Amino acid sequence: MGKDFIKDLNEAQQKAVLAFKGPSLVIAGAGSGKTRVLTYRIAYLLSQDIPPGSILALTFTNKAAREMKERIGRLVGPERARYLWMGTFHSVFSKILRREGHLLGYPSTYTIFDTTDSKSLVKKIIKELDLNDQIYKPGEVYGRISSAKNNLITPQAYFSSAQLMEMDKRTRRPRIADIYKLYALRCKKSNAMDFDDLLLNLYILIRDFPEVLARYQEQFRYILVDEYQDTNYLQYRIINQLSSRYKNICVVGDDAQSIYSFRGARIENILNFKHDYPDYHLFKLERNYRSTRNIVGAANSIIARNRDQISKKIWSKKEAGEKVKLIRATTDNEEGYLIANLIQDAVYAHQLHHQDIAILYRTNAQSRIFEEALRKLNIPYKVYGSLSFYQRKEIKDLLGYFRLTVNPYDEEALRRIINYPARGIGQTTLSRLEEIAASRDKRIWDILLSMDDYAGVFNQGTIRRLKAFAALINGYRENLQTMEAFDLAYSIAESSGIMKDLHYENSPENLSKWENLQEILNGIKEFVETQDQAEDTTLDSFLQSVSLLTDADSEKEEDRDKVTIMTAHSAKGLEYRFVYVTGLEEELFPSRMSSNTREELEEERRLFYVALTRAMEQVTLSYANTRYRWGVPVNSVPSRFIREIEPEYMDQPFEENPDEPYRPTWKFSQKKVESVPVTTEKMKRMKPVSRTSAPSPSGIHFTADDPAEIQAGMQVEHPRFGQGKIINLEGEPPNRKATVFFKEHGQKQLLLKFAKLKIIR
DNA sequence: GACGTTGTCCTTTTT
DNA sequence: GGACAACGTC
Ligand SMILES: Nc1ncnc2c1ncn2[C@@H]1O[C@H](COP(=O)(O)OP(=O)(O)OP(=O)(O)O)[C@@H](O)[C@H]1O
Repeated sequence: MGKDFIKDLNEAQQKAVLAFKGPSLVIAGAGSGKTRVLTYRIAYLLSQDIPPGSILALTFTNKAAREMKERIGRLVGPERARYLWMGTFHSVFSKILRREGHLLGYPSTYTIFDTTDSKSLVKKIIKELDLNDQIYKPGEVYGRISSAKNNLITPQAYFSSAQLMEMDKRTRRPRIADIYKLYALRCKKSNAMDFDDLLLNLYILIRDFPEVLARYQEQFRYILVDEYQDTNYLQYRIINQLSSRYKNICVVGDDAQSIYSFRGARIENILNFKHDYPDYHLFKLERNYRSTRNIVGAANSIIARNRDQISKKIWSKKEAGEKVKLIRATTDNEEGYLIANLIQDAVYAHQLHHQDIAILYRTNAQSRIFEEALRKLNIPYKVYGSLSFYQRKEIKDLLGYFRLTVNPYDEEALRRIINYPARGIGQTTLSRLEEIAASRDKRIWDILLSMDDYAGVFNQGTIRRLKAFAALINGYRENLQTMEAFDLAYSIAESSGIMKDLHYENSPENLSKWENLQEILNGIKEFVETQDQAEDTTLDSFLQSVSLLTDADSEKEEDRDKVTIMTAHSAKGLEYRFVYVTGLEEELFPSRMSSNTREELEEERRLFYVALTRAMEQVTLSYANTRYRWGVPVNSVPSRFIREIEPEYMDQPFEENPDEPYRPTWKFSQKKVESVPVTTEKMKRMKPVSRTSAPSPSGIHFTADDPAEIQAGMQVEHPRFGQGKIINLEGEPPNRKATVFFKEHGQKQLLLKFAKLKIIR
């Protein structure tokens, strides 16, 4: 088989690809082609006739896995790429647990609890234990449980860890261990695993069943891990076990991009590699292929300030390019407005597609401002948010029915839908059901199946309603074996009353919800069609894979060419021609929560480094002097990170106290203060601080398009009226007349030969 | 038990 | 400014 593709790589990269036997560590800075090495290494393995099924490749996101697979498919043919074991730790392990989970007492149809399910269960347990949820905050308790799991601490181990128990005592939460134990028990009773269980259970599986371990060691003779700096202890142990027989393991990473310590990621995993595999090969890549020299220089100057790091050279042969720009805004809203305008201008000036642009920030709450600003200018965008499409209420409701059908012991799903749509089963009934189940060591579903035994406990009507509900779910269950996943899902959506509930009131919100449900159904169809194994085309398999998807993973075709708005964390591994890093203020980026120790601050700095190095051609930084926090304006100070960039890479020197058109000096009272209204006109007059090569605002260098090209439906721009849409055209040239609807100025009739219209799309 | 209104807390970051 | 729990009324 041809392996000419190797010449797509530089010499250092080639070496890392060709050394495919034995342990390899690739450690290199941003944009140096680590992911590319991993991709080509897999392609090379395939070209050496290594069966795809014996290669396990773990990536950080499902999207990265999909793209890598596609790339490999182009290099060595899609047929071979298809059967690779490739995906995130969670998704690959969830598939293994489908097959092997029975050894640990889980059915293959187990439910995956998402964070919301987990927190809601924790909260419930806290209530049941009669603990104060002010002290035992569900989110925090769940965090403790999660980090325990990721450090391989089971409930028993938690109880016997003097250190943990001591710490909980000191924080006046001595009963976290009890909550943890109950939580684990209840998940198990619900036939459910949370995200961390997917890792923990896989570990337990290979620890307690040596024959299973041996089988997977035999199968996965080649193991590759991307973004290794962000693996946690549990992941490390699993990889270590799986690779211990053949030791054909290749990990790639960059300690300077480790940004997930909050979920247990350990840079030490990279450092330990040489101890675990003393005969390892080390590969360093130094040439950055992504960014211009100024961007690489700026990023290097930032990361050099960290004490904890493996020193690395990184250089670019690309042109020097533009320097880093800085935008100062008076308010957060203005920040949104200015960035949106810059984007609009940059698209024209630099021939950008919208997909070449990303806006990054530290917290998800910042997205709203940019969404509004972009929407106003009609710039298409997509948000990679923390709550994905599958977390929306109407979606979770429908999925709740699917979940209950597949696994009726899933109590989170049951609680969610037993009374949606309303069927007269309220809180009182539900509590009683839970009580009965708990007192008899049974599960709610067991009680529902034997309602006749509880004639004395519930009244007639309630019994009838509960029986009807159980019969409904049982009816669906009977079809599990016989019906196709899509048909079953469709019939559930129709007959459960969910669709009807949305049709009942014809509001726009309901219409959009209805469309979302349709999308889920289509999603099932597509899922079934794209599975490689017949055993994976079931509804339970769909549910499992869907709970591990993020927004970025499940992008639709029509969303491709849009500006991406997301956190710096989500941007890891991605690249864009133009990048806007926003909200660079003290207490925000770096976050207030992580400004206490040097270690925390260094991680924030790494995050900033990640953000900068996503850019290929241009970086723009921004901050606002005033930002609304919980509806209250708060003054803010520019981030230290701006100052930390070597001035030679900055467009203009950063002035600590520049002249500002507006700077509130008064103290904010508790009462909500009216924000100073900044009118559109006012904002238009304000110039961004960054001036070099900043494209002129539309209207000054306005060039009209040929009127003959204008057609109905087009988006156009008028020098005075702004953006609008062509509603209608009438008459013959040269007296052709257009009806245009302008967003700001309403409907106008214009003669094309006079109106200077620019076609936007 | 359903539904609407008020009040509280919230913001790191994600599989 | 928004999500969600708690409260009150029908
Ligand atoms: N030898 C090469 N020739 C041309 N382009 C290359 C080469 N190596 C890498 N690139 C390009 O450089 C960019 C960065 O590569 P890649 O994403 O693999 O780097 P990385 O080290 O994984 O980056 P990061 O750690 O920042 O995510 C990509 O656009 C890639 O196509």
